[in-house]
Amino acid sequence: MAGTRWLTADEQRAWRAYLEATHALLAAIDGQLQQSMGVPHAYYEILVRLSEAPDRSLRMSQLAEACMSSKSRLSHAVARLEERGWVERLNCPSDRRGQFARLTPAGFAALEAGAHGHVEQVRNALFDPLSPEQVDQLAAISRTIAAAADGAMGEGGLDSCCSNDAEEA
Amino acid sequence: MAGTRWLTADEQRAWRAYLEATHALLAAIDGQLQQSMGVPHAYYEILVRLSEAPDRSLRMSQLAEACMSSKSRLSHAVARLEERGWVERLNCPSDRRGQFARLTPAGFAALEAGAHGHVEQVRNALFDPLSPEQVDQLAAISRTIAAAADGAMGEGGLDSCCSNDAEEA
DNA sequence: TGCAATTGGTTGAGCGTTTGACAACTGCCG
DNA sequence: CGGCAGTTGTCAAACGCTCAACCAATTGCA
Repeated sequence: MAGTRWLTADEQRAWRAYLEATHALLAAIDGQLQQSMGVPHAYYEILVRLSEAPDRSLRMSQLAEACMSSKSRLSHAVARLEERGWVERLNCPSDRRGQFARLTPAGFAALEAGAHGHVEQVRNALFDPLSPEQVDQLAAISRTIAAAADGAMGEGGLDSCCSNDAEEA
Repeated sequence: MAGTRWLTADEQRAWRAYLEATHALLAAIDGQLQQSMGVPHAYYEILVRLSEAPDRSLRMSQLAEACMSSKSRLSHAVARLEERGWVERLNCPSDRRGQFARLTPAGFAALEAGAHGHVEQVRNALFDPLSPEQVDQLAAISRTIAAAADGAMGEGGLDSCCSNDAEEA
């Protein structure tokens, strides 16, 4: 109890600034995509990942991991995108339980059309305000945070009540 | 539209690293709070803001702004915290349509109990992995992004403050 | 005074996400 | 072959959020 190291005033400010900036940034990104393509950012991510994959298709599990999404969430999202005709599901020939999600030509066209505005928004909200050094710094900081989060999954600090390790694939 | 400046490879990597880090960080924070206090991070924020206010109470509007939340969202959230006995509503004497949200003693106690674990989590996931210089950098970067987002709200639309169209024509 | 416009806040319906349970299938071991 | 475990993906209910209407008090204006 007494061992809790509270945040310094600087850390407090940094943490809140980070929360506020992230909130504003993601809201701006999401709003722009919602308005121009009618989908949230998470859906856009799905299209991007598929567009970069060989044959523009991926197994559902790989896609879920690439999009930092749960399988359930991805399944719903793909269903939505399927309704729009932007994605289609294909059975996996080698493993009959598996499914591929594949970007349709219409989906690729929609992505191409929406990418311009999206990139513009990312520039306006993130890269243009920052100096090149800050971009480098942000990249390094982000990698560090992500690495720490990945590493911290199994180790737990005080009370790791859920001892589910072996999350590696 | 032909003038779209695409992201460089470095910018791509920085953007994706940022998205991944933010996702992991917020998920970790949210999960820890959900498990230890049974509320999402947005609700915790409400308790924190109230705890810092004079008389541990704030007008609903001010609280909404402090929490970067819509009035509707805040109203629902306060209703739930009220059910738990952590927050109570008070009529504003000077303006009879107004309401105060005030942290109850039970709410303050819950916050005190949960804060230790939360701070620990923020340290583990954010501050401990970063160097002091990086913390400063992150703060500066965050302030810049937030300022850019704020500034972008008013420009573009003259009378429409929320329809942020004005993308490539 | 009287009436419209604005502000402060609530409510309810609809939507998306999460969670836990479940079905389908593969692989392994006896 | 038969059963047990692990993997892949779907489904349904619960929860939080957004949107649009709504009520009530206040302000502005004639």
